[in-house]
Amino acid sequence: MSNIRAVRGMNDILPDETPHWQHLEQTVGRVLGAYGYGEIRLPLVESTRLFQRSIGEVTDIVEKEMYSFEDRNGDSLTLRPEGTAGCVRAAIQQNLLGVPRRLWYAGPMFRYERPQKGRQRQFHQIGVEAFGVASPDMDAEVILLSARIWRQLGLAGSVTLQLNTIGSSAARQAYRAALVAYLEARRGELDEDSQRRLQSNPLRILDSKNPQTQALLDGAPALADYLDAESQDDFARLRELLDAAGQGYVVNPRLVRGLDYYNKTVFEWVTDDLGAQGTVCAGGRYDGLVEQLGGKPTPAVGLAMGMERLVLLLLAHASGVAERPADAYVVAVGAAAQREALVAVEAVRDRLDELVIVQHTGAGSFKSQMKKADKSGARMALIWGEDEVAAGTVTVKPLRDEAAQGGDPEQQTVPREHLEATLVAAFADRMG
RNA sequence: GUGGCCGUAGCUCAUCAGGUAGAGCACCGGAUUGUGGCUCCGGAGGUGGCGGGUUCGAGACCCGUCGGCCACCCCA
Repeated sequence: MSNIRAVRGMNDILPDETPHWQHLEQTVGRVLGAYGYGEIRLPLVESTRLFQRSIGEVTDIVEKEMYSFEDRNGDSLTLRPEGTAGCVRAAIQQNLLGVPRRLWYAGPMFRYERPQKGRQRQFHQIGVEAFGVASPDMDAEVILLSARIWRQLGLAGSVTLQLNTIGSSAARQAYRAALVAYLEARRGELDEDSQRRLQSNPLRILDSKNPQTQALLDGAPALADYLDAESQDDFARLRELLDAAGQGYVVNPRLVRGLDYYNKTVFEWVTDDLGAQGTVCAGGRYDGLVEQLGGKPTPAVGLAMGMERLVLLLLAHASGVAERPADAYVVAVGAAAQREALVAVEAVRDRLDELVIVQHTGAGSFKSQMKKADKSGARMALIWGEDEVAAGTVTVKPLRDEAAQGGDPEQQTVPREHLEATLVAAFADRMG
């Protein structure tokens, strides 16, 4: 096929999936609103420098996954690979850091990766960022609000919370040196990927999927032994708060995050239902990032949820969100009938705008129009033919009520001006 | 970037020692000149992803390429 296709890894989201997306968006928006978070809408494109400085120069994202290009001025721009950097940039630029500030956003992100289940090149995240509070009660809030979202989505049973602290930057550096020394001495036992990471990002070796590497790490120095006192205290306090709130979690000492800006608390919500891409939401504290990007020192904590992965979970659990079928289908045969029907239905829409009324358009015999009416899933057909036009009436025929199932449709022909009242009666269960 | 599997009608899939394709569902029409769903009858729809090669002949074999899925990697 020489037809133009969607770019690899950038998918269309079709009408039979969008109800799940809307359900997700509405649920998240409602919960975040209830915690006092305000929505911020950010550009998809930022200066390339912003991501280089925040995510980290040697991360895979910056080194090989960004969609970067020069605009007509020769400035290097990048389609955002994640949301935090842009949100911090906006918070600094728009002076949003003066008070504790709770923000959220949703939208597409772009990374040049090999597509796979739960991973695409254009994907969507919902991000939550809380600025200005250094204490772990803010960490707890962010975690608890995400847990509430899973509950409201009916996903609480399929995700678990993994928790860790990676300490201060200084503590991490000391640990990093110890880890590298240990692994360097056993370099031959490391798999190829981990040997490479020994140079680029040694901490990432901790969450290697290679069993041999994991076994080797059993004898390695532990990050916990290198933590600074403040990080230890904060982590203990966070655990105390989560315990008090009845929020379960698993401490995973080998949980680290891929982006450079994290410190102290890190966490991931993971599932076993999605194959290899099991992280459905992840976040942590990033106290140094605002200052690093030129703002005044401001502690912060945030998270990002992967919307595709959440929708996959929703689909896996077949939670009953369905495409809404039509309420009524308009059958009209002949030019005069089509005109009458159009005008009458427009009048009905003026008053009953919550009804889904699908008008038959184009040609079609009476029979074929009735077939379309049936296929539409509509509860009833509104029929205009020669007789109705001549008499100034409309025939209302139930298509799938109990009565209709029995093969004895009790259709009724009513004066046109009674159509609205007839519909109100028929859809009484729907009307407020 | 690496690897495995896969690419035949709108969808799900067949067929065959290599001799230029078929079913189900969906779609359209008819049986029922204005009444859907069930049933029956009929119809339309494929340059077999694309490009090369082997062969008298390839959808079937080989190579390349593009695309899909899954995994590595990465991460949401």
